[in-house]
Amino acid sequence: MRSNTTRRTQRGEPSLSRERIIDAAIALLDTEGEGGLTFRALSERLATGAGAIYWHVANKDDLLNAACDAIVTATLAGVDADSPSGATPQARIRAIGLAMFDTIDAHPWVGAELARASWKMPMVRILESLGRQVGALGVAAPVVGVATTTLLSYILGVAGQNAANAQIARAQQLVRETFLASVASDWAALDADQFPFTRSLAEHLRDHDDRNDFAAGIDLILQGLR
Amino acid sequence: MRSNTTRRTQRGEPSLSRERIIDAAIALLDTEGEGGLTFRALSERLATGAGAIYWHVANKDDLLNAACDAIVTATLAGVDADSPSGATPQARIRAIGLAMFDTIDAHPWVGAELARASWKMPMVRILESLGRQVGALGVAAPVVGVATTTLLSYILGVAGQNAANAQIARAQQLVRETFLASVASDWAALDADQFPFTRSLAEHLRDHDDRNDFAAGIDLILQGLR
DNA sequence: ACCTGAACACCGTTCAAGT
DNA sequence: ACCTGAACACCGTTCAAGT
Repeated sequence: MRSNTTRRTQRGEPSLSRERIIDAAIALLDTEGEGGLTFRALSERLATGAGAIYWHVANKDDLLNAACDAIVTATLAGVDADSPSGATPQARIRAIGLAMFDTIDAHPWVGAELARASWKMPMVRILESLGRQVGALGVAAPVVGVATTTLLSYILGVAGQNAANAQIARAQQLVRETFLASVASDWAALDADQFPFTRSLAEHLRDHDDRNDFAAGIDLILQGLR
Repeated sequence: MRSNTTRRTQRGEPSLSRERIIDAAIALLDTEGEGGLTFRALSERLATGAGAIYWHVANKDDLLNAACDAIVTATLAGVDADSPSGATPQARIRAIGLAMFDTIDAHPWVGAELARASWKMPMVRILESLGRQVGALGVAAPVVGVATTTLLSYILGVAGQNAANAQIARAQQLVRETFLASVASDWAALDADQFPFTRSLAEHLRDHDDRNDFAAGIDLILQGLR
């Protein structure tokens, strides 16, 4: 790592920088999936040596975290920009959740990274955005914390699952629909005595809408606040 | 992999078997953490060659999944055994959640694996247990599915976070309390204009009880069903 | 200050060869 | 049928040496 004053060869092409590395990492993760991010692949893409990257980035964790944070920051900024100024806190919370859902749909590795990340930056941003809106809900003060962390954990749980599903679908070269169909048939084949509930869910799995279900979960949690 | 008819050298010590491998894997994961499970470490512990393991286990994913499933199965069996027969569905749901919480506290790698696993066996067991109780709640049929998956996602979200925290604490050789204190001071140092909510949470972080907060989240979701 | 690239210490997985 | 262990194709990370 180094100080933040990036220098460039004067008038030349931008030299290697933390930002360029993060951008390249994001491109790699988006096109190749979680397994595609490698210091070797990255250094090839950046036309540099593998070790050079370590001047700008502490290690792979740092890089993954920074890439994740760049995406999350952009997502949350988009929510603020898109929300009508008269929107209720409920509507804003829903919007934050759905924006994260869509982001993880577009970048599954973000979901995996968030699920694995602890209370560091990208997650703190989501916590802060949610917390403010929950605070504006007008519920009793001690409830605000619980409600916010519950929403956050729920979002992270869905994020992790969607990331895992996308990973499997990629490995098997399946589109989402085919993947869901295969899960549904696995579930339908379960023992009828041991897994009656799961079997009953299997029927609804094929034609369900993840995004709607996700939103319904948020609404359910918000409902509990009244 | 091989058929299920495990043979042993007659009257001799039990030879290598899927079960012995899984037990050794669990022991390794518990003592060394997520990074401790290696085919080399495993084969040393089992006094065999690295390749021998592949006769009983498809690959590392399969092994991790099986280890996770063994723990989850035992946990859920314990819940059933411990629940008084007159317990309400709410109490049972709470008990399932708390049992999972305690299990992940004892075996953080289970949390990580669940967060990363898709709709395969260990998760299906949890889904089934929850779904039955939610069904017994007497809510409208279409709500049962949403409520169950919401509870499941919430539990998985918390599981992933706790696993991540445990991982970091292990890497830094910190006990949980010291770790929480360091997060709290990180949060307190955040920009006051940008992160007012997170800063306000920091104060409560030191003396809060994860397990209680977790249970409060479950109650909140259940509350939404009325 | 920043970059190079070989080297180190690992991985998971395979497979010819044994019994 | 089951096990051995060397070999393969990777990893992340370090570091002397360059500019």
